[in-house]
Order: sequence, then structure tokens, then C-alpha cells
Amino acid sequence: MERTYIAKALAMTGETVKVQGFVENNRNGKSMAFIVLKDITGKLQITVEKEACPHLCDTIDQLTGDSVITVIGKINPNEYVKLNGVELLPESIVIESIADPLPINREEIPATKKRQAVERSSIDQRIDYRWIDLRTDNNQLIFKAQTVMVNAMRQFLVEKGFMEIHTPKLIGTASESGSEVFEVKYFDRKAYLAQSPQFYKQMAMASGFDRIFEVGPVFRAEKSYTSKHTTEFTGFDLEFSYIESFRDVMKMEEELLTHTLKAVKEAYGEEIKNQFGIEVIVPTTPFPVVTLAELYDALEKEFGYILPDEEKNDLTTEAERLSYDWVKKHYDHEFLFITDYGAEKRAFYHMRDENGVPQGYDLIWRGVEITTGAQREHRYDVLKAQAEEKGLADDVKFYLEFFKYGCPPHGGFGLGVDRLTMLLLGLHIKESMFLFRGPNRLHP
RNA sequence: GGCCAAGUAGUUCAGUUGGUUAGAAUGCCAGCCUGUCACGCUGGAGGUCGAGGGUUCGAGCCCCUUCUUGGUCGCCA
Repeated sequence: MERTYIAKALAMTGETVKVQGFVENNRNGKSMAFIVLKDITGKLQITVEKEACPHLCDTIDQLTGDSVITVIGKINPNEYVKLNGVELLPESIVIESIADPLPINREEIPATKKRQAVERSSIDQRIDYRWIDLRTDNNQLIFKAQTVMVNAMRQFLVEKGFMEIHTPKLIGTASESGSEVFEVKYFDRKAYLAQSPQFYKQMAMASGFDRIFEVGPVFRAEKSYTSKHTTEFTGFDLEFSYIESFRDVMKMEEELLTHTLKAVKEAYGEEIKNQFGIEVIVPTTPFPVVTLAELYDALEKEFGYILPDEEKNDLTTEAERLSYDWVKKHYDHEFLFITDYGAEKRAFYHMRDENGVPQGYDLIWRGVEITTGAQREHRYDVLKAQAEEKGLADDVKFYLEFFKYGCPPHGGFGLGVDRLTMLLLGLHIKESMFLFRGPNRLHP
């Protein structure tokens, strides 16, 4: 007999179905037993009248929470049942797997007259047993929403003529400015884990691929202890050719995000609101834009946020947070593009204008940076000079070659998939990842 | 790396001024219960109080050392 998902079974009044899943609850009385069965689509109460089916009693007595069972029986609407008003009257119950008592408390137990509230285990404790933690509706919704999100992004880009590529994550030289790389043993020499597909994205431009994107792992050997950093995450990167300026890149990104949030809202907006208390808002375009200097001026005037001038070439965490208050106030918007960063804080491959201002931007969503984007410098001589200025010329020799034999003007940006999920649902990065990796976390 | 905080049943926590045998809830086990619904009732098991040292008649509590973990800042997606 074929399995029926619970969500579908609920409507199959009078039919005999086979359902399979985890035992969420087993209220086992002398003459009646009520088992709540959960699968990825929903929950269903199994009602057993013991006198009528003595052959099931022994099995029911053995059941423990989170055991996996297969149940065959008849779907019976019944107003007694609070859970969807439907129950299943079983003919057979087969135990597929017995679960030991769980080592974590996944959901908060609220206080009632008779009982006291119990907090759920900390996220760190739950990650130790992540596979158990992930069985909850709440956690499963995170990844259902993420699936819709990434799928919408991919679909948007494919329609716009982008090709999906897959670049190597094992690389031969520790390159690019900024974050540290992980060193790995590669036979008798050293290799490094890619901290960004940046160079290879640009190689694709030199290859005449015109428009590409990649979804893949990114490694950062930074001991960052925050609610939004991890040492391994999934990057969503894209790059495209024949742009006129970095404004074209910004436009692409705002369209991409608008399309994506619309798709997520349609698929799970209600559920997200119910479970996470967060409204999915489809943004309007164009997104608000300010220069970094303008933003600092405004924050000082309106929020009394004062920073020494020499630190104003980059965005601090607090300024990032405040920028959300500011953009809400002035634009009623969740997104904010910030342009005109200081060249010393930006990567050498960002194109600069005649005044030396990097032709790029950061995008802040709900007060957290989600993107750095830019027009890239595609002129070999200029690029080489900028690399030399940062003392990187030797490290990036192979990369500079990409621009020596013809390369279109181009630009692009990267997004952290996990960070997007985190912001979409108002979570800690640890909760928004299938498995978190941090300086102190390599297991499970 | 800087600063801050926390380690006590499986889990979440309480533990007074240092004073009998370290408590509660939840989970677990056993028994009872004819429609439960985060069922209910009764009983039970469950602890090297992170580790080491010190002060004291006496330490979960005070002191020192150490380990582990978390939060936050910087860095970035």
C-alpha cells in the first residue's frame, strides 16, 4: 500500500490510508489511546479504542516519543478532535524505530494551572542534537522557506539569461584581501578553502559567459563571535558583463530580491507570521540609496551617533543597526544601499572613479549587511596598479592574467543564503543553518 | 584577539548569612484512569554541584588556579 502524506490524508474522509511519521505524543489511557503522528506535511491524531482493537495494545504500550511508526487505518472526521477535527482509526500500527528519551527540550513548555513553564534548551545544546531539533514545525518551516527563496532567485536569474556555474573550492593560493583562509593539506603541498568565488566569477566574464551565478559553500577562517557570522556558509554570487556602472548591479539586485520576497510571501507568508511573528514585506523599487558620508551625517543629527572622522570610511555594527531606524523613518523601507566607501576599506578589484571612489555599494537589510557589490576593474593596467597598492600583486598574479587577453566591463555581488534566511525569519545565524559551523563548532 | 557572563538531575532552573540527607518543574520508569488533545492522579529512580587546590569545625556558596561554553565588539555574506 502506498504512503499518503498527512496533509493529504486529512481530507480523505472514509478512506483507508497508510501514514508514516514520528510519534509526537502518546496519551495512553486504560481504554483509549491517542497518538499524535507527525510527518513533514502535518499532524494527525490516531485514535485507538482498546476494547475494539486488542491487537494494537501491546504495540501502543511500547511507543515512546519520536519513535517512527507506520499506521494503516480509516480517516474519520470527528468534532471531538481538536487537531484538525480528524482522526485515524487504525487497523495496524507497525513500529519502524523506537526512540530513546530525548536529550533536549525542543520547544518551550508553557505554564498551566498544574504545571510550571520549562524553557527550551539553548540553541547550542540543540545543535548537539540537531537532527532531533530539526523535527519541529518551526525548524522545518525555516528550510521550506529557504527552498522557495533560493529557487526563486535561481529562477529569476535563469530567466534573465544567467548560467549557473560551479567553481573550485580548493584553491592553490591564499588570495584576495580581507578575511583569512583555511589551509588544508593537498598531497605534498598546501591548498586553501575558497573564501569567495570572486576570482572565478570574473574569469567567467573573461570567458565570455556574459552572465553567471553560483550557489555554493564559502569558507572564512575568522574567529567571529556574533549572531550573524559562521566559518562556512552558502554564498549566492553573481556576475554579469557589459554594465555601464555599478548602478546596473544595484538594479539587478533589487529586482532579484523583490522577486524573491514576493515568492516567499506567497508560499509561506502566513505561516511565517504565525510561527515567527514576522511579516514578509515585498519591497518597493528602487531601494533607497545614500552615501556613507550622508548616512553618518544623518545618524549624528537624528540619533546623536558620533564617530571619529577616521572611522567613517566604513560602517560600524551600531551604525548598521541605526541605519535601519533611519531608512524606516525616511523611506518606510527595509533595505538601504550605501555607496561611496573609502577605497582603503574596499577590495582592490573594485573599479574606482576619477576621484578614487570605489564604484560599489553595500546593501543593508533590516540593519544587517547582506551584500557587497561593485563594478569590477577590468582594465589590466589599472587593476594591476590597484593590486600593487594593496601589496597583493604577487598573490593575485594568476588572477590578473584573466584581464590580459580581453575582458568585458562587468560587475556583480554576493549574498549569504543563511544570512538572508536569518533576516527573513528574525533568527540567530545558528538557527537559520542546517548545521552551524563556528570557531568552536565542528560537530555534528 | 578585547570586554562581559555562565557552568548544580536527561532538560530548564532555584539554592537565603557558609550549617542536617542539594530542591522544583519537565522528561523518564511503575501503577491507576472510557474521548484525551502540551490529558489527569499516585508513587519511584535519577547529582563526583565543570576540574584542581585553599580558607573553615563545616563549602554548591568565600579565595586562587585551570578548563569549557556563551554574549558582545572588530572582520565580513
